[in-house]
Amino acid sequence: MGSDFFRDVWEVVCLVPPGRVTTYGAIARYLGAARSSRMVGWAMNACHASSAQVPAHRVVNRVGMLSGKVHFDDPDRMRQLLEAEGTEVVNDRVLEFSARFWDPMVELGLE
DNA sequence: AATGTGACATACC
DNA sequence: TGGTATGCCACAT
Repeated sequence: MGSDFFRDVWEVVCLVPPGRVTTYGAIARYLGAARSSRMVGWAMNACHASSAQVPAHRVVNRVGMLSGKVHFDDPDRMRQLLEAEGTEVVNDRVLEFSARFWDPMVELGLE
């Protein structure tokens, strides 16, 4: 663990503001690894073992579905965390996802 | 070094 | 965003 790639992923995820969500693909592109979106998900899986607090619940797939909820301690945890931030979730999907989408490429400035 | 893996993305039906 | 199939690539073993 402790790979730069994973750390970069966690760093970006930590920058996602409450009430907003981003996608695996967006993070991957931001890190210059557009085709490594799966690794972003894997980094989330690894964040459990990490000492860093990563708001993995703000990371969803491209349609706004909470595809990774089952990897939380409690499957319902992800939805609860999102709703606590004002992100409405119905049927494991973020409402008005496109409006809540937080693109690091845009928000952090293209790099 | 080779193989298996996966919390995705895309193309297609 | 219904379902299936394929590509993708960093990481663990």
